[in-house]
Amino acid sequence: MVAEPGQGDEVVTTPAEPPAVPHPADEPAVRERARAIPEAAVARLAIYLRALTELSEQGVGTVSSEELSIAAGVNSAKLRKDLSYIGSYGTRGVGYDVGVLIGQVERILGLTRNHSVAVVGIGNLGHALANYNGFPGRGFPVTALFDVDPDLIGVPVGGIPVDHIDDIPQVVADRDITIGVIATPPSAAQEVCDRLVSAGVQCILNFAPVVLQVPDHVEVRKVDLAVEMQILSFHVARRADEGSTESTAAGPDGAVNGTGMSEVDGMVMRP
Amino acid sequence: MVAEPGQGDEVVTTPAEPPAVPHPADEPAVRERARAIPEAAVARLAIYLRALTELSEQGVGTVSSEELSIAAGVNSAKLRKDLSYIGSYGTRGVGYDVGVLIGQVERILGLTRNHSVAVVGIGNLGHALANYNGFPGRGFPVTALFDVDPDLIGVPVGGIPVDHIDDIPQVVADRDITIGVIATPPSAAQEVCDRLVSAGVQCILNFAPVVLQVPDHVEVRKVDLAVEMQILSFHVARRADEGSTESTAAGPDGAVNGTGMSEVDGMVMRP
DNA sequence: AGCCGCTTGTGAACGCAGGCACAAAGTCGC
DNA sequence: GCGACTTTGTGCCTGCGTTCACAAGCGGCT
Repeated sequence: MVAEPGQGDEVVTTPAEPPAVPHPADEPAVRERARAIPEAAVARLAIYLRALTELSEQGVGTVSSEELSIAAGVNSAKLRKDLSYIGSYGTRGVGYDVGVLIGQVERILGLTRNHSVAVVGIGNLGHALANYNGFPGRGFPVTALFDVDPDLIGVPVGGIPVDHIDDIPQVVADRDITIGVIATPPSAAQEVCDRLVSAGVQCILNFAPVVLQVPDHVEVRKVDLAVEMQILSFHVARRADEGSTESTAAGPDGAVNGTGMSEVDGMVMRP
Repeated sequence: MVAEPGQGDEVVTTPAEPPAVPHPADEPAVRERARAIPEAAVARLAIYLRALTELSEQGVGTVSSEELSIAAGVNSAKLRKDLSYIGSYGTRGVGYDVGVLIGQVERILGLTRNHSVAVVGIGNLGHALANYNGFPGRGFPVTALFDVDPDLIGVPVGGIPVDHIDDIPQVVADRDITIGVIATPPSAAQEVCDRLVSAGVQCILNFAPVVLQVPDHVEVRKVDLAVEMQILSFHVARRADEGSTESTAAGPDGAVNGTGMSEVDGMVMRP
């Protein structure tokens, strides 16, 4: 994260990071607690949640930090620390109750309510996104699609009719859209972004390879395939340089690679 | 960075398992320089490259760190430091020559050669990816598609015929695939990953929401739409808490028990 | 030529995140 | 009921990445 970064943020989030209050206002639990969760930890909480859901479906009722950390591919100490950010829901000597933990993580991640999603730009990607009717992890129903192409307007994609981007303000308000996904060509991205923001959308997932300019109160996350590919390319090149010592010996060592290496902008990577 | 007096290869402090390089290797400045580039900086280099390319197309010949940093949405000091990792190609008092810098960044990112890409899983996302014939930023031609569905085998998508995943070893070797993209349902991801790795692919871009287990020499980057959405959701929730103290309280729509884990997530750009 | 202003490159401080190790806290067995 | 064992929660240290601030270097102007 995208890593990140993740990270690094990410590589991308809001440019200006409000450095929070120098003096912790006493202990207003609710707000401070939520604010205190590091971005990287939030990303991992989502991973834990997936692992927990899987365990739950398998009928597992209790899980230790060690087990869960393996499933999530992280260090167990890190996992415990991450969980401690949201409270103390474990039982020493036993572990965590899967059901309880799922509930708490969902609460923190704001998954107790649905977040309607609008996808702008119904090209290849937009099409693919619209067809994820279930959308990953449920709780994020796509309820609106936008484009500028007259041929697309009115045509339903994945069961949802495409509206013209001029209708963004009204549709966003009507359907209570909280998340906007930009899947347009780069040239249109900023324009679309501005329209979404004007319509009241405060969270944007941007697939276009542009750095969006947004007000401070808007949260942007960026997914950039070109960057991902180039990072991989970098590692290929780096590897090629190392050709001298210890060549391609390394057989399929399926063993546990205990190295918890790098991590970027929210996107985990395992060398 | 480390002005190591003696080449102390020995473990210095913690007796645990140092994730350091197994073999001390030498310290050839040239190679070490590449290795010394922080992961986060690599991600940004890709962003800079895009901004530089844009400038170049506009006929701009020289750019200052200040200008470029604005275009890339980062701090100018950070940009200069990032660029310093790859060498000193700027001219004090003037700035950077756009053409030269593009060349150097491309060199570091290994973009002087083409990287053939294979996409596994021709569902919604795989389809979208395959149709990016140009693929983002070019230099990453998709030359192979794989799936298990007999109805898809042989059918060309985006000009490339789909092969059965049993053919991975041969096709990967024949077409010199260096990057594998996993766009399968989560249940198949690890299996596909193993096959790619066995076939010699060392870089994988994973769109499936699973933590892949791979040998140390394989580089994996993960793009997880569900995680991205949940992070955004978190920020919505945090924001809501800041205004009014609203506790859990079920949302308006109870949303029937969602379907089980949905599919993969997808993403790209330039639809 | 010499000065001046601009921009790079980087040393150093700072802050945050990661990992270790241990005390606290609970369970299980006897 | 008590001790031994298990596992959580966290203080502390370490290392990385970001930011600041400034000296060094280069071009242009006089």
